[in-house]
Amino acid sequence: MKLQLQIKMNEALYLRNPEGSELGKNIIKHGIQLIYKYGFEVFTFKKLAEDIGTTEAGIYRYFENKHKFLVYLTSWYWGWVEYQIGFHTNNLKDPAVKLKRVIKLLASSIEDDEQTSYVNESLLHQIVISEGSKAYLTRQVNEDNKQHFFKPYKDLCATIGNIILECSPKYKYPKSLATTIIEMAHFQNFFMYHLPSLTDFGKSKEETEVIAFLNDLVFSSLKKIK
Amino acid sequence: MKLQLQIKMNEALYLRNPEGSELGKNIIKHGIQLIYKYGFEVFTFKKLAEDIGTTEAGIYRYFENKHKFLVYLTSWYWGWVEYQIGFHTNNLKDPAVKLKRVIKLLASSIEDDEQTSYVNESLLHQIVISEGSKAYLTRQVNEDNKQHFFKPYKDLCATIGNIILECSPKYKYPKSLATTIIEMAHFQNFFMYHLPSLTDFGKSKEETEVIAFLNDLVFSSLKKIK
DNA sequence: TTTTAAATAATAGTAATACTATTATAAATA
DNA sequence: TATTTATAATAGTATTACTATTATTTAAAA
Repeated sequence: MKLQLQIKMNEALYLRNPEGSELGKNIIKHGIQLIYKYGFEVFTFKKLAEDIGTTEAGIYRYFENKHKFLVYLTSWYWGWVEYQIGFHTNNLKDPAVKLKRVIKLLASSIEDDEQTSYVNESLLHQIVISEGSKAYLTRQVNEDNKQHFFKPYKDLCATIGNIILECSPKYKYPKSLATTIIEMAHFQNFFMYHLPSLTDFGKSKEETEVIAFLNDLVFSSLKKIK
Repeated sequence: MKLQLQIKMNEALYLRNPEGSELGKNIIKHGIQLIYKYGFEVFTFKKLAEDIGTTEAGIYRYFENKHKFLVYLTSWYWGWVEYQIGFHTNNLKDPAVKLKRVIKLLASSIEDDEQTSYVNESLLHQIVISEGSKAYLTRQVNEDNKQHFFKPYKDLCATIGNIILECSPKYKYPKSLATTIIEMAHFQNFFMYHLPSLTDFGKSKEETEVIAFLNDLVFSSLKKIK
């Protein structure tokens, strides 16, 4: 029997828990596939309904709108990343080694995780790179934030910030450096593939180079005050 | 008589040059105001037409669609920033002083520039912070890029990358560090105001702190190999 | 000057999107 | 068995993002 990994989700993100029914799981599974295929702007609940073989109203029973669906997916992703970080840094003593591990996890593409049957993490990772910031770059950020929609992202930022402080207790910008790592792991990847002249890895297109850049950036800041 | 500053724009971004008529200038002026007011998603050409006192088709004679209008505005902004950087670093010899000046320019809010009558740079700066990345985080990036829509952003990145190399000729990631500065100057500002716990400046909300963080980040990377 | 053509503007449409409201059907409980 | 309750399907609507057609003005040619 397989172990099922469950990410705890904010209930205000959905009308009906998609993890509680076959249709719900299909919405997530095919939703990820279609956003990956079309991009978030061109993706619609109608296309999703047709893809699954249900009606538009069927989707609306689970998610109030497209935006909340995106926030749901990105939240799930950040929760999953947090879990991965916990798992992969569990036995590590040296905080610098831990931090390097975190950077690698954030900047590497991902194999589909068998523990989560209806979520393709590999596609979701790509979606978060291209669409993730659209979850908060909206006019409703403040209201969404009041409902704690961005808690998983904040938790991750806090976790990474704490590892940074373990490395250099006197460093003054742990949280800002954490968001810099998170966002740049994704942006440099996006630029590398789509606007290569904005990076120094346009030729090789190697994730390892993004990782090297981030390591250099982060440990230059931390080493001098260690 | 006033000097008029003109930013050279990619002609593929518009159907008819908006700088060449009163209606065109009004589209830019009121477009900036309305995107600032509503956010890009809620902003429509119909609202813009009503605001100006023309018809929807009137706008479509100038811009093919909303997306190209956003790309136009962000291009204009990056061109203007490039001009500002040239202007403010003109007489500076020391590249480190130059780079500090650039960081300050990117991370500071802006006063409206009198040289450009129909563009409110202060509002446009806020728009680029919240909406700027939506110009390239789309499914059409590759085609848009082929038409050189992102040249002003790339030019700016190259300019900053060169200043970085002046500081430290052996630094390996000048372009990636440049995009990190540009993006983080904006993201840290957005987070500071909307998701403050993602930064270390949530309490004070001081732009000077963002600047200090970026200076620390950049010069830590550069100093050690100077 | 008159005619003609080219450019510009206004009007009226349309397909698609993002929903909502209503009605129908099935399952669970009294 | 009757009756809530939950779920699903159908049909609708306002708005969006455009396009096509017609009208008007301006400019150039005859």
